Amino acid sequence: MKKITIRDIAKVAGVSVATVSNVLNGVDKCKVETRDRVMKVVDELGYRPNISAKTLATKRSGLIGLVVHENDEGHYLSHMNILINGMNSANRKFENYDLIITEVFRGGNNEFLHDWIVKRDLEGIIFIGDYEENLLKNVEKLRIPMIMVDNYGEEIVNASYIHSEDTLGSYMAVEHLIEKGYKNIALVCGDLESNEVHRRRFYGYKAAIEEYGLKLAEENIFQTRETFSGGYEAAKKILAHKDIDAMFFTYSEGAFGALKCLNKRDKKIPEELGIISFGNMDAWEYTTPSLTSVDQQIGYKGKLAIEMMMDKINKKGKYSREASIPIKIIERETT
Amino acid sequence: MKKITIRDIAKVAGVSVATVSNVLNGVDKCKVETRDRVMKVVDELGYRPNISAKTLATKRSGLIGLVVHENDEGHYLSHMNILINGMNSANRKFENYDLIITEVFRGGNNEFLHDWIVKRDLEGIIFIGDYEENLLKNVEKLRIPMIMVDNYGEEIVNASYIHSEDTLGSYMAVEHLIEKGYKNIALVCGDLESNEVHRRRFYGYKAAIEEYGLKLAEENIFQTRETFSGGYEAAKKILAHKDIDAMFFTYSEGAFGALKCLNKRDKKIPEELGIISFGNMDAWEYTTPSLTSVDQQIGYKGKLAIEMMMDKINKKGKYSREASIPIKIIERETT
DNA sequence: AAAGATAAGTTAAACGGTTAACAAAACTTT
DNA sequence: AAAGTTTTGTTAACCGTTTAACTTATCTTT
Repeated sequence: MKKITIRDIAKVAGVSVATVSNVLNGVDKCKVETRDRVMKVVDELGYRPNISAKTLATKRSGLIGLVVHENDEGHYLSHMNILINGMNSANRKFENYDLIITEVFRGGNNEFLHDWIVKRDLEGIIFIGDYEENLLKNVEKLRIPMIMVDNYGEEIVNASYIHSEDTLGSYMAVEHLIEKGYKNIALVCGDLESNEVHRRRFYGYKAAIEEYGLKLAEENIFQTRETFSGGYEAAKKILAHKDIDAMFFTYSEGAFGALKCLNKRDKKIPEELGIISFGNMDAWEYTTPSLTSVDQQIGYKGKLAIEMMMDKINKKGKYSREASIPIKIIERETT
Repeated sequence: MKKITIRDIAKVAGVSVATVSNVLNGVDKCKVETRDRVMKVVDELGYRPNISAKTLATKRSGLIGLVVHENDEGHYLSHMNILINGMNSANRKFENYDLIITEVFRGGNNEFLHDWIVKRDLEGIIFIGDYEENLLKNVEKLRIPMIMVDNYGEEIVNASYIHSEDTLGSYMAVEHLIEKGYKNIALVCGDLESNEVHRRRFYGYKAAIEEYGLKLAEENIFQTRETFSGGYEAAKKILAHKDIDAMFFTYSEGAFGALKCLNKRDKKIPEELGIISFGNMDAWEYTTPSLTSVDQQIGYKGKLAIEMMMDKINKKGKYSREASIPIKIIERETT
């Protein structure tokens, strides 16, 4: 079962390898007649081009790198998955490209990423989340298209940025709670120091609270790990604040965890306590009670990332450097 | 910023490219002195080998293919993710390998998979779930290591198989319900016709029911789509059967959906109805009430898949053709 | 000290494509 | 009909590595 190469095709079709290559790549340099003859042989012999050889000759690997954080405790998993799913679905249009994933450890060695890109000749790279500055700078040197998803900070590195309308989304979420009549709204969020996404969601919260003349209190803000248990623990603390009547979670796993805590203590939702979370998922339709949330169209985000990448790789310049994905409120039973 | 090649190293170190190659690959054919000199130059110039060239010369791409089903409606997503996560974590040990994923459409064209493997020179391929026979046969022709995860059917194709102890796990799940005093247990499962995994789980259910002298009734078996709503709808039907007092789900999304239905109707769980599901997840700790389930160690399954693959690629023969991953019951509030 | 064996390299052809530079044939133009 | 263009190819070098076959130097053995 020897492999069919371009040379075999050339021989059988009675042309040079250059001509076969041209035909295969749609370079219009021969008559239809010759082209058809070559294509016929290609079909008959079942020729499949070898990507390594192609990559070696052209530096185009047909590979796009996807960088994600090492997954700590399963958090973020489903979000990521949908994102990747969206990418895959967009990617189907670009038949010759494949996605290849690597994980980066917070605070770990960041040299390997640079090497990975070089050794695999990656044509572009997509980062999900936030990464250390020198890691990004290191990658930037390679001058391949970079796309940052769920990340801000265009000053640092020359890349395209995709994110949700985080500030507006949060504003709307809190506004939604206010419209429902809640007066004293807690914020449960990830680490504000290190994470711009959560910070923006905090800004949205703050803006709405102030705009509607409610009380913005330090003790109403709960920074937690972004896990189910983070939300659970936050809810426990919040129940101690007798005057809080609603919670806004900047990450939806937290809301899920909190629900458990509140159900356990037989709190009436949404009567005694309202809940809304940033980040919608199919599953939130089936919680008890079902969870009102801010839908950020994750799948679309993934699709867009791939489309922007292809745009950059093919130097079309159709997309701008930044995209904010609009959000919408999905009202369910918790408000 | 020209790329450093093996020739640059050779020139600077004053040896032939063959020697550089030998040193780099640990082929012991020169004295330590020369080796050290070469390695020093490698370090100084920051040489990184080019994988395409290597692959072209050796046919070893350092790429392992992962085949998953096109994701219908988000089902199975988190499961898959954990699996892949397990693979990645195992993969870290094998620094030079990368995972590359493709999706297959049920009933779609299956030629592309064969072509994909050929064009990328994949060294091995892992399938998750069940696939059409001729698709597998088509891949088998390529004579690369194949590993099937969550799949039975060793007659069809020469591969290694990894799965949970599906029959035993189901038996134990139902036994658990029986021990808790439930007498009339419904089975909610995926399509039994097409899916051996669900069939085995059915066998386990059947065996336990018969062994304990309970009633095995056609009308207690509900075949559904494997989605949240599949479970929700099944629960609705089950509530119509006044005499059913427990449900065993062969897929855990269903149990989650069912929970919603039961909570809505204010059924007392576990008093009026017991629930157990095959497939444990972190999230099931936080449902209301929390979900008793059969843990199948998905992450470990993924790790094992990679380890078996490496074993096959390196022809060590350390693993046998089949592995059953033991399960255990995680008892929570629904029973 | 000669012959044989081993160690330490080198040479050059492969792997399977792409592409710049060149050439011949077939048209246009004047 | 000669000169210039365009069309339709071909030749051969190159991409960066591996590796079989060969060579030369060094070490053993007798």
